[in-house]
Formats: sequence, C-alpha cells, structure tokens
Amino acid sequence: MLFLMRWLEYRFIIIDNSLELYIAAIAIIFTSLGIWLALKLNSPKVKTVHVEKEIYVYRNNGPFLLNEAALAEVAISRRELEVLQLMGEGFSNQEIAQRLFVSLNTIKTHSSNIFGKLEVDRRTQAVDKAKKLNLIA
Amino acid sequence: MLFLMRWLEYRFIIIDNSLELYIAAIAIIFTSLGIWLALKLNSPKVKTVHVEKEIYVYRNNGPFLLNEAALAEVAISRRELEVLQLMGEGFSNQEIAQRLFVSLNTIKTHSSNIFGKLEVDRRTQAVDKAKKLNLIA
DNA sequence: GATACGGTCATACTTTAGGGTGATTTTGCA
DNA sequence: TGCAAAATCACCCTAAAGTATGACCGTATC
Repeated sequence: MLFLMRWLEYRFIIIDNSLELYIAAIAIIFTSLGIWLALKLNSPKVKTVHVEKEIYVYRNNGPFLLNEAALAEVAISRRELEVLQLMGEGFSNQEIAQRLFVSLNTIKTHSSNIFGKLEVDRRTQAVDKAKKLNLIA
Repeated sequence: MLFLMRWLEYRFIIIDNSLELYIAAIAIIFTSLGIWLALKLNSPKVKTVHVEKEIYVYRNNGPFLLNEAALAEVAISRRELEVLQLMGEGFSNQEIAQRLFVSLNTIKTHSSNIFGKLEVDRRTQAVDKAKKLNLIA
C-alpha cells in the first residue's frame, strides 16, 4: 500500500498535477477499497427456513408391534428400550431404577443416552418420538 | 468534503507533519467512508438455509376425536387442554409459556391444576393418561 | 489381546418441574 | 349487575431431571 502511494505520488508529481487532484484520487481509491472490503467481509445474514418433511408412520390398530427397523436406525439398546417404556408410562427415574434394580445414576445415564440417540432434550419429547416411531406402545 | 480536505490539509501543514501521515489519514478516512457507504446502501444479503424438519404423520389411524365426555368428567378447561396438548408434544413449561404468550408461573399453575384433575404427579403421567382418555392426540 | 460396546455407578453441577400459598384480573352467565 | 369460575402472575421452597465427566467390568469381535 505504501508502495502504491509512492508510485501515485511520483507519477502525479512528474506530470505536475495539483495536490487536490492527487488527494481526490487517493480518496476515490480508498473509498473503493472500503466499499470492496465491506462487500467482501460482510457475511450475509443467514435466514433459516424450516421445511416440514412429512414422515408417514404406519400405526396398526391391533396389537403393538415393535418397529425393529426404527429401533436399529436409532441404535437404541434393549436396556435403553426398557427404560424408554417405563418413561412412557410416566415413571420417574427413581421408580424406573427401583423396577430395574439398578441405581438412579444408571437410569440417568440411560436417559441421557436415549435423548442423544433420539435427538431430543426431554423425556416427554423422547416418549412422543418413541411412540411415533412405534418403539413403545 | 472538500472543506474537510482543506481543514485536514491546513491542520497537518500547521503542525508540520509529513505528507505520508496526511495521506494515511485520508486513506483511513475514505476507507471508512467506503465501508460505511457499502453497509448503508447495500441491501442486506440474506442467505436462506433450508432445514428439514421431520413431521411424523399417522396413517390408518382415524382422525382424532376429542372425548368431550371425558373432558367434562375431569373438569379440565380449554386453556388447560391447550397446555396439556403442548405438554404432550414434549414442550417445556418455558416453551409453552412463550407459545401461549403468558408467564412461566401461569403455566406452572395450569400444570398443577391439570395434575390435580387428572390425579397424577408428573407431566409424563398426565400425558399418558390424557392420551388414554382421548383428551389429546 | 486389543478394541469397541453395553451396562453399571459415582460425583458435581445446572436446569426444570412441581408444591403451596396468595393475589388480581377477566369472563361467562344467572 | 353481581357472583363464580377461569386465567393470570408472583414468591418461596423442594424434588426431579438433565449435563458432564470419569471410571469399572464383562463380552463379543477382529
């Protein structure tokens, strides 16, 4: 940049131009630079549009049939499924722990793993999704 | 602008600064001007990102019919039913509050009333029971 | 036998849910 | 118009849920 300035300086001096013209040139060049910089560096606003993608779930009206395919898809283990079932029946973690003869911490760990695999944050969401996927009755 | 240039010119001459510093000041000022111009006049870029949201749709499962009789039986109000529905979709009390444009405390009150009327202790039980009573889908 | 995974459990921490109480404001209906 | 139910909100407190991390053990699997 300094080099450019020097070059401009000598060039304009040689052709014996006025200081004002020189300044004007600098101004124009750097205004352009500013515009260019702003346009280049200005990251575009990201507008997120949620597109609803319908997934049809076939729910038989008869006896409950575990969707093994969906189960394998989300990679939920049998033990986790047990926890999920009890969750769906409204049991607390403490109650689930007692029923499965394990500690509360174990159920918490299972819960966290289930939420991760189902990509949800809460047990109510987990139950909702699990029912829609026919993982639980 | 010319006035500004003049002022800068005289000012720098008076304090006997080098031409380079003067040029540098001009450059900085007009770069800033350029950036400002670009940001002001450039219509904001909007980058649209489409995010697919999976919607689970039941099939072979007739339309949901609210069990008005059961609703009257448990004496759950319309507003409470709204809360119950959102509960069933896995929303937290905070999220429900935002959706219904009321405070978190209000939702807590509704929740407590719902639990009392459904004779349950937790939201998961409430959702389970409400679904069995056909109060929510 | 190294590796991966499932299941178990713990500790520490933050967040959310729920209980109890009391209060004010709307609103529907007699 | 006045009353009762519904809806709103606040405060305080406890319980439960959830997050993060790390650890140990058994069992397949390569």
